[in-house]
Amino acid sequence: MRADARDNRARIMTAADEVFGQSPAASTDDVAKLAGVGIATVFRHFATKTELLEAVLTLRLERLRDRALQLAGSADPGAAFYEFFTQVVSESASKLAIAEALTASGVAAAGEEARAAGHGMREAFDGLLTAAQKAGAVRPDAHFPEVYALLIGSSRGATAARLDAETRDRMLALVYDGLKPPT
Amino acid sequence: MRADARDNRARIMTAADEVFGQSPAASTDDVAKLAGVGIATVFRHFATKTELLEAVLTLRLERLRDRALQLAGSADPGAAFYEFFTQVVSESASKLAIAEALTASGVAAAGEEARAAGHGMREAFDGLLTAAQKAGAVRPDAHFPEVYALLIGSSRGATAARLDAETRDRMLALVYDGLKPPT
Amino acid sequence: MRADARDNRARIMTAADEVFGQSPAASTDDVAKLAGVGIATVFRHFATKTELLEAVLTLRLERLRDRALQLAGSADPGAAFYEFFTQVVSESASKLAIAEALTASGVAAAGEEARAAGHGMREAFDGLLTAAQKAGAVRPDAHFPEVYALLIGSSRGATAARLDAETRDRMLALVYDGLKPPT
Amino acid sequence: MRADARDNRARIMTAADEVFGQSPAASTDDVAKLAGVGIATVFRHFATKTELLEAVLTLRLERLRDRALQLAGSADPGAAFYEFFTQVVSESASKLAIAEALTASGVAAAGEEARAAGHGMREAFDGLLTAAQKAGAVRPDAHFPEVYALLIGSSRGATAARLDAETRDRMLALVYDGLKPPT
DNA sequence: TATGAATGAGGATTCATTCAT
DNA sequence: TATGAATGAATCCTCATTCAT
Repeated sequence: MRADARDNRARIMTAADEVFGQSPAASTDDVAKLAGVGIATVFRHFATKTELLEAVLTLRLERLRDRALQLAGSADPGAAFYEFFTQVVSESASKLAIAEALTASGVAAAGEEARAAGHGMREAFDGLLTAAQKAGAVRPDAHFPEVYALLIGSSRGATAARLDAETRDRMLALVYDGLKPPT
Repeated sequence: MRADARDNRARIMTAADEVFGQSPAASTDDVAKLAGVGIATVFRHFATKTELLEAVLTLRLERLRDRALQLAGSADPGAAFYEFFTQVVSESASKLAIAEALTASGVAAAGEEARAAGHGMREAFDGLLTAAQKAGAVRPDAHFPEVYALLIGSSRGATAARLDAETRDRMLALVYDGLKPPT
Repeated sequence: MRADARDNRARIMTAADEVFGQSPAASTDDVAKLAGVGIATVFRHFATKTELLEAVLTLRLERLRDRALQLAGSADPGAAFYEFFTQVVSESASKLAIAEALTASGVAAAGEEARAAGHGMREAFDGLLTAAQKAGAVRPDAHFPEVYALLIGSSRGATAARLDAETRDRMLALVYDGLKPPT
Repeated sequence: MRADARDNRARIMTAADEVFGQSPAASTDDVAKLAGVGIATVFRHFATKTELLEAVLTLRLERLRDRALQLAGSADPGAAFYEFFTQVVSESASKLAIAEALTASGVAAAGEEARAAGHGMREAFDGLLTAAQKAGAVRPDAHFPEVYALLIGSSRGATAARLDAETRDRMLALVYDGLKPPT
């Protein structure tokens, strides 16, 4: 029974990620249908729709944090930083959810868990940033808040404007030029 | 009655700008209440909610275009470009509506009028960009699409993250560093 | 001024006849538009929508009465009776309003005027019937109520079923066969 | 819950039959109230108001067809035909819905199911007619379309004029005289 | 425990009718 | 007087959430 329940919970979260990622106004019923469970099952696992949304958000943020932590072990901190930045923005362009996750991560709202996940993700990104600065790949006078704002902005911009890959890359080239240390 | 009606229409649009600017999911009734009119009056002026949203959007875009055109006459094209960019981002931070307007302006959706207004606004911004490039204030190899994407991204980022003024300015400083011609 | 008002009143009634004849659920505004007047003008002439509907109904009934009275002077009472019957049914097939008018004419509802008009119309039809019976063209044991019911039924049936002309005529042939005196 | 749901569905249809039978313009809420369920329950069972109306219509038509089929087995085809005709008209006089069902059965509109039900009902009635003609109880030169038109008309007439039983019967006597074979 | 059913509050939209010019 | 604007009540329909099986 435990196994079944855990399975269902996972299926629901996957479905929610998919559904809300495409249209944030989707109904809980859509999630249930995609997950192949009854709607009551969704509400058994997540007491309110908000709770479900937060769970999805938390998952997203944890994945981003994990990726950042992975890259933190890289031999080339500069490359690691820019690769993470690029990956996040690229995926956001097709996955609305990521851009929204980034946004929510810093905002007061969100439940306890999501806030913690956001904190963890930002810390991991901060780690990438600091290492890149130490390695001379990012200007040392850039502070975390504005760099994180730039990450959010680039993601949201790419998402909102449905940029094609080329334009997105050229936009990022401009951003990176602003981030690199002056010669 | 013409006068009254025009008055009401203006009041409704102001209210809609305010209401939808804060929460795009707001109800038409909220708009009516803030405007101090009955809900049917809103629907008399705007046949559907979509039409109302488009009208607000159009107004926003036209205002931005006008500001861009004003600045286009400036003696210092570089200053004009950056001032416009800064103003847009600054206002977006407090007015969700502007960021969304910018987004929609480039997206296929939106009605005829809104699309036209978006086109006009982008053209005016393109004018500022070209002039600034000619004046040597913006690197010549930056094309309009990515610069516009940067404008949208910065706006959305500032809005979404609810940046304080200082952080926002530092973020813009990074962006502008990326835009300036290499020495 | 009187002339203008009378003119408007006539235009409104014509429009209402047309509009409600095609779709009884039509709005007062549709009537105003077709009449080429403002909606307030409609309500100045007819205090409520019901009043307007009754006026249209009354007009219809008066016209039918007039036609019956005209035919009453005919040299061949049998032909007169059947011609009237046929005309009413034929027109009903294309003018929903006539069938409804006939219905309402016998029903308790309707205002004073409409009731009076209905009474007048039924009397005129009764006159045609009696004369036709005296002339031996309609069986003498048929009383007015059932014959009138047959008129209403034929009209409504033709209207409701959107009968083509041929079927309608064959249906009427059956009805007339039932009405004719047994040989 | 299946049992409960089926129960509710039945209650809703009964209520709808009653409510719409008395006033086709009634609101869905009226149906819900009479059925003793919330309005959302009505919409759970019937996605749109139109669907509900069609379901009621279909039920009516199926009942009429069943009655016709029952009578088709009768030993006296003539009596069967006239009994069916009389029953339909009699009930229509008090149940608006039946007359409307008959009407709609032949009209292009209506959904798939209702159309099928209408077809079945007309076929069953056609069977009664043919048998009665073979038995010499109905004139052989009367075709189905006009006889069906007569059925509709008689029903609608009886309904619309709210005929008392006696007048209705005398009206039917006239109709039947037209239908009987000439001696 | 999982399910599908039930529910009421809320949202967009229409319409008869009343006001202000 | 004729007009177009304003209005709130009513209507259809959706959705998050709760119940009963």
